[in-house]
Amino acid sequence: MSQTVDRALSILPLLAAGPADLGQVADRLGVHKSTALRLLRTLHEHGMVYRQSDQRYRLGARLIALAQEAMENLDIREIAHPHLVRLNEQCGHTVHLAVYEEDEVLYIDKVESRYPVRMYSRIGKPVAITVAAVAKLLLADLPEAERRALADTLEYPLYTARSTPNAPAFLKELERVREQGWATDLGGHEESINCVAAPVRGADGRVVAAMSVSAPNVVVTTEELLALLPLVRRTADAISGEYSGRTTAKESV
Amino acid sequence: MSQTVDRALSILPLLAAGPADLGQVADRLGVHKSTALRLLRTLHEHGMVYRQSDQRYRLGARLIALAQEAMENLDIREIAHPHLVRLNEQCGHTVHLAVYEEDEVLYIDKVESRYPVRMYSRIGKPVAITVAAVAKLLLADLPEAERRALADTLEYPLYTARSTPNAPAFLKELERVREQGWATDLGGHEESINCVAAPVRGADGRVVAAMSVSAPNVVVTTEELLALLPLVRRTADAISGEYSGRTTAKESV
DNA sequence: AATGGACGTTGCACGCACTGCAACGGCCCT
DNA sequence: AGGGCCGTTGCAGTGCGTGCAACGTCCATT
Repeated sequence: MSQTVDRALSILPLLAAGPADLGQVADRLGVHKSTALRLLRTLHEHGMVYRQSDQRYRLGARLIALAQEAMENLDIREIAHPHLVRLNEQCGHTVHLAVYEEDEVLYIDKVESRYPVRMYSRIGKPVAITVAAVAKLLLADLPEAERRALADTLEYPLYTARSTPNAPAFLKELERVREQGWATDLGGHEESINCVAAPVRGADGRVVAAMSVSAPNVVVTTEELLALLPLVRRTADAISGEYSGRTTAKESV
Repeated sequence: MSQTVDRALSILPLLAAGPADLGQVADRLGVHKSTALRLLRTLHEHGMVYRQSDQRYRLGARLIALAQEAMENLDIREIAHPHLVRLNEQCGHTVHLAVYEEDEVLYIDKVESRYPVRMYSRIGKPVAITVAAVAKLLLADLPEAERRALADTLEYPLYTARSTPNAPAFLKELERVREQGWATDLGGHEESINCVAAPVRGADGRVVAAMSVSAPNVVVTTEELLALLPLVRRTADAISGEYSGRTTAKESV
């Protein structure tokens, strides 16, 4: 809508890939160098980009700090965190919390496994939306039209032989997840990693977040992991209750 | 420099404090509602802000993802991480890595303590610049003029009785840190928490990052923590060597 | 030492894109 | 049914962003 702002913001993902100099930025934006310079200067004043010693630009500290603040202000995160920790203490595995936002699902909290073998993930990272158990729960709750539209725009990378292959299979899986109220990812992202997940619901019943327990199958078998499902669901329900104001932290202990 | 972009970027810290509706944003910016709307729309298109169900705006997922990517691309972080992990394995305490950027010092990596008692900190969070051991190291290396100018602009909150009280005391402390080549924070931020820190230097000898070990004094005494100093310095030197290309990862093991 | 090229920076005139205004429409509350 | 609040849209004026060209600096080349 606003050309200037649009151009300025387009610089950010461009720099996220790695540092770039003025000429490169101008070229990629398709504008004159002087224009790019002014945009970069404005971004710089706000700390969004940083000019390193070789004069090239990269993303700045304020951006990181802002993202930090944004995450801390997600109240669902604050409420859920102690529950995630407790679940981790009970089962020992990696626990994730994720939300859906504008065609993406991203992790907003994580408690690391107590076992030496850990899975790679990072808070803020968009998840593999077509296979992750938490993604299935979040997408399954979208209005049908939106769900179908989204499924069509997605790509379906075959991380493993068990990855969701295409849109119809995905929609079918979402339907199943929607009915049973929980989801799994059995080696769909990484061959050796299994997850079980349950939804966190707001006062109106809509799914506002999803949490999962993940473990490599060298540590626990699929059956053992599935046996944790009741515990995972109880935890998710406890978070739901607290989030929607039905219960307090003390009650749900 | 660019009015439009300047206004748009000013919206972000405003939303970081918490969700706001169109009218609030327009007021805070001092512009007409329609102007604010267009700026917000542009930010929205880029995923920088998100419109929640009550129509209020808050910071968006792309911002978090960008910050994420920015951090992963900091090469110092990548190089240092295994060293931080190893140091944590050796001493068991919380290990931090921090960099200086534009009047701020922020944590860019962290390995959690193995002890149950942990300190509160978070990657991406700006540190208490006037008391943190890592901040002292990073600021002590600035050119004198810049250092003095910065010291004057800072505020000196008295977190505890041992916090740095004012600019002269801070500059004196920085001078000391600069000469001895390491730094401490003994209860200056939180009464019960002590830290020792050492600098990571680039090929030209300038300090590019700083790392610290933190522990509550209920776990280890100040003396015991200070006894870790040689280990911390060795680790920092190993990172320096690898970062400046003098050694490789294998050599420094 | 001189020359050329690449890159960042600046001042300026043009004209487009951003701005503020006013009017509309939906929603909630009285 | 009416009034107030808030988000949204179309429009006209002009402030502001744009591209151009020229300059300065640094580095590599001869």
